[in-house]
Amino acid sequence: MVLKAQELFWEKGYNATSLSDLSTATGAGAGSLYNTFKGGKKELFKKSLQQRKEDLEDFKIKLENSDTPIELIKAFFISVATASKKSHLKGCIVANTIVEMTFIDEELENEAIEILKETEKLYTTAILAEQKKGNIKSKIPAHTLGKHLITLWCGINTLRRIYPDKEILKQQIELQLQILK
Amino acid sequence: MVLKAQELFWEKGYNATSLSDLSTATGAGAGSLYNTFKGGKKELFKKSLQQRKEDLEDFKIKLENSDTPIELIKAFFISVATASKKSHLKGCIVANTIVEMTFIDEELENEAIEILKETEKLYTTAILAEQKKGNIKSKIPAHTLGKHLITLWCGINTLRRIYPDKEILKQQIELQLQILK
DNA sequence: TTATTTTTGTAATGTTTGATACAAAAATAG
DNA sequence: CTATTTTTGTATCAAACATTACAAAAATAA
Repeated sequence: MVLKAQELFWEKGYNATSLSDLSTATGAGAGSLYNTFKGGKKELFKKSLQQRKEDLEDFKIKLENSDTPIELIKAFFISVATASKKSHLKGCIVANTIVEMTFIDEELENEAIEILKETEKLYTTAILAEQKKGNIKSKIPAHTLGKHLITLWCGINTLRRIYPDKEILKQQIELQLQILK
Repeated sequence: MVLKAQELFWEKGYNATSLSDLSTATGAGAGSLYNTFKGGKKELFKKSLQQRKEDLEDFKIKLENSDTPIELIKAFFISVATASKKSHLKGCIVANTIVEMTFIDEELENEAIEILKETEKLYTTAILAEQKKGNIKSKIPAHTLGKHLITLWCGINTLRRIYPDKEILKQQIELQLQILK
């Protein structure tokens, strides 16, 4: 149920997704939706965001068990480029939420910001470790490089909609990943 | 009137800005708003976007009359970092619109995309000229560097909300502008 | 089985939405 | 100054909105 809702929220954002949209998409009536998610629409959206948090946890474990975490991160970014056109247009639900919810709903905005900050921490930790091992020669502080990846992520999130094109996106991503060496 | 409306749209986006919000902000009653802007709320939003187009035209002229256009572009990006906190949270109305309007209103989305593509063209033209003059040594194609600046712009647009902090933003922007040399 | 609780779908809640109708007022024209 | 047009604000519209009330149905417990 959350999954179907997430898909809709992801596409259309919070405000433009109506409860009847959600009802149609999930197949559940309004009554069920409100019985299952006590907080209504907002709670359902939170759950949709939360799920991204779980994906992040998975990625964290993969990173920690990898001998080449930087390659993992790079591969992840490049995999974005080769996604479907619809994926490009949907972008990242977390980044989208930050843009939509500023001045609208502080709680949802902060929820989304927190997820990207956790992602940044993941990147920074991995980069710092690889710098110490000498696998990354760059003297740029790990926290700056971590933020750079977040900036790239957010930038690509919008660029994907302007140019939902594998080649263009791949080119831009690779250009910006060169700094990680 | 458009200016006050633009300010609201810029902050809250299209969907979250109601007509009564606009009426209050502009001081004009609903009747006046609909008499002045035949297309209603959507037309008013278009006018708000259009104004960014005019700013772009101004910047184009400045670029064409400058001996150091690249410095102008760099200064523009860095000036973003030192803006007010509210400016950071508002971000760029054009980039915001692209994120909000995908799957919602194709016309408004395309209007916004077109503006960023024109901006890109401006950058690319300036970069190409400076490459020919030898002022930029990089062999990376001008159109790739132009898109890189758009990616940076969109990335910073979201990063500003996560970190509305001059130092952090300046650091990120300068890091990414290094490629223009 | 029967009794009790939980879940479901429908209908209705009151509110807010974008948009209009229209008369008063202001501006313009003659 | 009068006649005509344009602009304004108010009151109102139907539609859409998020939410809830509630009875039927399903699931669970005894």
